[in-house]
Amino acid sequence: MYQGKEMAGQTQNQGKSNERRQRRIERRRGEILTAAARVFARKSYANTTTREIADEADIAEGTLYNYFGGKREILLAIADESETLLEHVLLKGEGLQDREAVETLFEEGLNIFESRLPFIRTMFIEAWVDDDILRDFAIAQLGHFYRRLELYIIEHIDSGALRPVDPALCAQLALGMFGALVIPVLRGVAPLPAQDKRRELAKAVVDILFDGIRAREA
Amino acid sequence: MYQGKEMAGQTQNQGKSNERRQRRIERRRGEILTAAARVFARKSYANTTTREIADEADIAEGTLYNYFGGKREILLAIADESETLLEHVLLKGEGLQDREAVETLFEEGLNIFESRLPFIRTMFIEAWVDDDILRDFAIAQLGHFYRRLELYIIEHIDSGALRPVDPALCAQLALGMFGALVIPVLRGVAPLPAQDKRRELAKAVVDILFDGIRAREA
Amino acid sequence: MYQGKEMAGQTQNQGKSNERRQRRIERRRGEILTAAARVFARKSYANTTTREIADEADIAEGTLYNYFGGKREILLAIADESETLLEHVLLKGEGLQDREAVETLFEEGLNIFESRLPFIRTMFIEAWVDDDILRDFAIAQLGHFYRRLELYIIEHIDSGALRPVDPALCAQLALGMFGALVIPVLRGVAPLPAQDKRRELAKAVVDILFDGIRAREA
Amino acid sequence: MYQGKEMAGQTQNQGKSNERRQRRIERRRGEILTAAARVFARKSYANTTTREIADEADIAEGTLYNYFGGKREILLAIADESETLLEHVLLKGEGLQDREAVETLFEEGLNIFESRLPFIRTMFIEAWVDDDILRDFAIAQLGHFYRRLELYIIEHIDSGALRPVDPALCAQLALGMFGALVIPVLRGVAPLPAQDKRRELAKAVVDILFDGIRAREA
DNA sequence: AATGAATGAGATTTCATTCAT
DNA sequence: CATGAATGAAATCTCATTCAT
Repeated sequence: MYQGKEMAGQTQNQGKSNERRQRRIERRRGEILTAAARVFARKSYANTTTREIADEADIAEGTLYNYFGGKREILLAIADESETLLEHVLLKGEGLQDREAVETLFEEGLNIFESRLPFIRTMFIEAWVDDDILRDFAIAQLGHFYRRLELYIIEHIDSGALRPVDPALCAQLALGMFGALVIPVLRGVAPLPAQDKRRELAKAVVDILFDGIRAREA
Repeated sequence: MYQGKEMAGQTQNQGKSNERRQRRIERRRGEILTAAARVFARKSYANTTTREIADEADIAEGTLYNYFGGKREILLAIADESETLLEHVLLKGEGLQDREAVETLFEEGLNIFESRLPFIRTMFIEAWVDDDILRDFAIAQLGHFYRRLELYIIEHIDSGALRPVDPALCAQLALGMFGALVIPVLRGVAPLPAQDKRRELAKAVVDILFDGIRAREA
Repeated sequence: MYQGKEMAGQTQNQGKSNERRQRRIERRRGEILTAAARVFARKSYANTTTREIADEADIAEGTLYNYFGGKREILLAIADESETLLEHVLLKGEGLQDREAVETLFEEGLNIFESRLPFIRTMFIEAWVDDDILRDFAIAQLGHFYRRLELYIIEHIDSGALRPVDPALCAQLALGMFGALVIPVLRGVAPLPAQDKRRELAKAVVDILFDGIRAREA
Repeated sequence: MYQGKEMAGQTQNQGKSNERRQRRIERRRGEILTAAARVFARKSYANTTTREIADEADIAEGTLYNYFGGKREILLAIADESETLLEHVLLKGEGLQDREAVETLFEEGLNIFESRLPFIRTMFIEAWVDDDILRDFAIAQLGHFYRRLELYIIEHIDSGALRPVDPALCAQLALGMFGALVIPVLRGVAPLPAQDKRRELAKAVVDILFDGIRAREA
């Protein structure tokens, strides 16, 4: 990651102001990243000019280069930022003991998704084209999530709560179900379900995932 | 759509050679589109130069403009080409009478997907960024498919074969399941299941969709 | 001037058919020049494509190159064509004996101008930019005319019919008067005076030229 | 018209430096326009490349686009520049009371013409081909001049100083006389009369205009 | 640090000319 | 000869990056 030009010819005797300086730099970097993610989300990385990023961040174009090595590095920094994205989700569903935990996972997934929509949209679009982003975002994030799901399934098959389905396939399909909900939102062709409808939606999804759609004989 | 060079001021006495000319033009247009789709699939529309398209099609850059009005028109022509894409799938599953038909649908979906991978990948990537492509491809193609699924579900709920789930949600989730299988392939991070494994895979997916993953009490 | 590819490997024993061939070639050259002059007049040489010339002449682009060495040569050929343009005018006013002859000159100038408007417009536009055209057209044509006018003035000053004005200046001004009438027409911002108004107009102009605009004391 | 980079998000506390910046931008725009007019005057708009303009202005090609939206906009800006061209001439002849005023008009016309030759030549050439330029330049400028002349003639016919000639025709012819003097200069085939010969020339022209060329009986 | 004008490499597009049919 | 598809040089324009202020 680009470190700015810090420490260039500075005596180290000013810890205080130096800290403040560091904070200011970090703050500014964050502002730029947020601005960039907004623009990238609207127009995609390739269709965004550094000019537009600078305008959105309300700074001069040249200033970008004091904080980042170039346009691409801004993108990569965004990818880094989102690295801890799903930690929250996983924490909320910690334990994943039962059906309710899976519902919570879905619901929290929607919540976190909403709060970071521009970031996620940017990553999602670029991951199709950019191998670094694919690695940093899709594999790191989704892969983590996927492995957790798989683990959960294996455990509950062992415990007899779930049928002996293929855990890998099953985790993949469950992710696909979540994707079916959020991809239209990412693309802007569907609104995110309202906050108070999310639990209900999560229940309906988990219901289908757990019990299937076939009618049972009485 | 670009119509090629219009046939202005032609005596009509050469139907034959004129036909042949038309065929030659169509063939060449097709070659360019195939080449372009390959490159777009690799690098996305925005990251592809007309130079690269021309190289891939093994023609001079200028020649592109004898067949298409510009780079964007090539993209739109690809979108048009893929318009009848899913017709085949739907035909194969015609009737969709029972569980087996849904398996066939999944399987055929994978087959058609394989045969048109560069086209589909191109469309999929661009639909994120380009509203025309979104309309022409995603909504036209997936929407069609989606409505068919929904209809099928409604019918079978009525007939008592399926539980009274929300048909719209259910169709969406089923699409998501299919997406979970093909999206990694589209992105190139997973291989397409071998031809002779596809039926098996389709069965497993449909099994989960129909019967869920929960273990039943004896 | 470009001579085509004639006489290439031909025995000379077919005078007849050879003559016919020559006539056909000349005819076709003329058609192309007329067509080209029309397009040049509309869009100027630089803004006209060989495609447009070919379309206007209703032949293929490549065919142009059987008759002319290139685009520029077509322009030069047009310039040549118009070489004999003003001969007619001068003949009509032959002698230029008196005031009436000058009127005839003006009137005939308008007539010839009308009949060759695309040629003249083309030449006029290009002469501003192209030194060859300037030489072939403006200097050859206008210069000729100018010298005749000057000669006439000198003669009539000698004979006492005209005041002892500067003949060169006077010829130049008379040309300017004619220009004032036709330049707006050339540019398409004024219509050419109707045929039956031209004599009248010529009289009015010559009246001012000869008698000035100052009122005379009684 | 292109406004340069808009001043977005600027704290207003730097009126000074902002003004200086504005002036620098204006100066640079002017330099580019002058350079462009020189090249256009030599080669015409259509035959001039942005490369040549940049070279003449001694800047990089890309820099042009920091000041103008494109090549055409440079042309239009030149047209705007020359908008107030003839105001000066008209002011000098203000009143136009008598024959001497008309001489002044001619003389001043030559002076202003000399000082803005590249601009005028550019406009004159393009007006033949470009309707916007025709409107902005020829009609706005010459039209203005023409109407003033006409008015003058009408007034003096009323006052009895001039014969009852057709004022419109007469104004047109007078313009043509001026054109006869300057068009060869515009084209570069004749030098502009030396400063100290201009009054004399103007007198000679006005003499012919007012008194005609016919000898009077004693 | 912040600025934003300057840069130039590279992208898209046009079009006169060639040449195989 | 006629054709018109192919060509590629050259034109216009964009934009990430640099650097003097």
